[in-house]
Amino acid sequence: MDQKYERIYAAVKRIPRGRVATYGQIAEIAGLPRQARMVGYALNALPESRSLPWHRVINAKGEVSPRSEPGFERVQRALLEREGVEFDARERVSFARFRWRPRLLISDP
DNA sequence: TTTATGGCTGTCA
DNA sequence: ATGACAGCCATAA
Repeated sequence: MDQKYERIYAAVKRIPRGRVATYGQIAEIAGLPRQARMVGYALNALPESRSLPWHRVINAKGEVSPRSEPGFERVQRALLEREGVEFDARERVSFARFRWRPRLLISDP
């Protein structure tokens, strides 16, 4: 299972600056289709020392997912805006412009 | 062991 | 557009 987390982290690490990906997308790239939730757990359990671009992962609606920690949504948004990702009036990111589209999908062990 | 709960998603009303 | 529901599955209780 550390194996799974590693795959997820690896996938997240591939997201380019100024781009975003959805949980489902990351799950798929990590070779874990339909396990979007796992991505959430993996990121949640992520130690800060790993410094991954976790903020580039958002939900399918294009908004930053609300966490248990209040106000965190704001922080994540700030991090993205700092990279040039724009939010509309409804706190949503335009996938048409900022969604990451990887060429190759899964790299298998 | 069984239940409940999550930084979710796709489908259908 | 919004809301309910069923899958997915690691953790916590």
